[in-house]
Amino acid sequence: MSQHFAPAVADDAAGAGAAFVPPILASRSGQRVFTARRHLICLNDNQPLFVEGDPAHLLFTVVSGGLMILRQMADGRRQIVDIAGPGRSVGFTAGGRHDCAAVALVPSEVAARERHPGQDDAQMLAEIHRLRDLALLLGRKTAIERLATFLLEMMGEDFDQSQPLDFPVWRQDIADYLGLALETVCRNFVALKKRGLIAPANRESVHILDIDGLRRIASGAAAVETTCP
Amino acid sequence: MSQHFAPAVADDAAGAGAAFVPPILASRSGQRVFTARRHLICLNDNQPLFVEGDPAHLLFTVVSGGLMILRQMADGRRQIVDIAGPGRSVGFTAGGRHDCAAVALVPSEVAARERHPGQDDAQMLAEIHRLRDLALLLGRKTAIERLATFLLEMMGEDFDQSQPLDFPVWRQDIADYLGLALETVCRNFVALKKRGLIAPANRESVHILDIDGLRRIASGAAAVETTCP
DNA sequence: CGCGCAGTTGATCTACGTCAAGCAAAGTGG
DNA sequence: CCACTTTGCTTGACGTAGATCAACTGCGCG
Repeated sequence: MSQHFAPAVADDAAGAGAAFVPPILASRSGQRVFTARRHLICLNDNQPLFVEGDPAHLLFTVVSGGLMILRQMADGRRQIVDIAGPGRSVGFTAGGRHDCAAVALVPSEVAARERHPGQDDAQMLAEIHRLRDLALLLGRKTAIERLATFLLEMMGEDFDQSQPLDFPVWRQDIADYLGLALETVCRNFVALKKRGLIAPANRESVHILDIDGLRRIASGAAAVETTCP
Repeated sequence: MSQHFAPAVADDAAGAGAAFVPPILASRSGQRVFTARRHLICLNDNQPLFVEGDPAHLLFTVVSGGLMILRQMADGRRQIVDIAGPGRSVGFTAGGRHDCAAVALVPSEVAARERHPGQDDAQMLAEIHRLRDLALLLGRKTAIERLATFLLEMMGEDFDQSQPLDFPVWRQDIADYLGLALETVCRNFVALKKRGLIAPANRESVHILDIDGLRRIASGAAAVETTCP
């Protein structure tokens, strides 16, 4: 599944229409949630869809844009546990309350719907699979292996190598996803460039030069030799 | 949910009964799977129930003992993604094949059953919740916070503080669960003892002296002051 | 008894975090 | 249109939590 984070084309007329705001969202103070038509929610950059502790009645499917699902500690340490592009459902949680927050990375549209037992097995199993991958990454991979894994994940299955890969994620968010410091992410972007695996493009995108090389690093097959002085 | 890892009481008569061996298990070469009655599987210490890549048709519920679910890299780095005691179901996987191995920590009994869509929602959601907790632990917690979290997890909800907590997990397995080196686990057991939170008992058990203290450390609320010289 | 295995302890190393400048692009406003 | 700030990114210097390597200690067991 390819991730496609193109910002939602803002439909001016839609924002002014009769707004349907699910109770869960209306209840969150200090937030304006713009809804287009029934059950379609538009989120701004950095706007939360729900936060930890919110009552959880609905599931949400990303229509355009992208969300991050994140867990936080009292002292502010953050771990992003998922980055969801179009087609992905978010909002799975045990018990009646969310154990994570969901925040839009870019202006995004999500569709709300009811949960129906048995209907979302495949999505939940995929989520379990991703989280196990993440656990292996966070527990046992080196910084450069984590970054290579991240890039491959953002590419998805069907990726056209001839065009740049862009991801709607700032350095700090990449760091919080990979369990690293922001500066470590930077340095390892540079390391991948120096090894000729990627080339810089814009701020939020890179050219992928050697997918198999990235795969070798991500899997730990490529031993990382220290640079000679 | 309390974790209860008492070894299965070996029922000699049962082992000799007509064995039902699910195809998935019978197909695994070099392993003897002892089955008592229909669908009940007895595993020895360290014996795999399934390994990564096995076709996945069934779900398993732990009846007694305990299993670890683990993911491995080509070079041998291991990450345990779950430790399942009695009552827990294991075997959830996307696609037709297991993405993890399941190995008995102690002599264990598991019950095999078919998957029925919609029936296991609660278990899957609980699994997602646990994996998110694990991601936060692996990505952002210090060694001593990880160990405190682990001990609290092994206690479960209803734990009798007056009796020792025992867990069927060797130091190396704790290390592979917490994303640490074996020696680091040792040193932090000592650190918790020195701070008076736990007291040594047998090899595989400790007395819990201060649950709230452990909780404070696990949540990151207790700043870990460096020991003065 | 002596072997082997799990755990502990100590000494040292290193990958990554932290702190602190710089830098470039994108506003902002006079 | 050009100073001036803001914001995210990069780079460098340095510190440290935890990994690694290496003894050593019990303890069970043939």
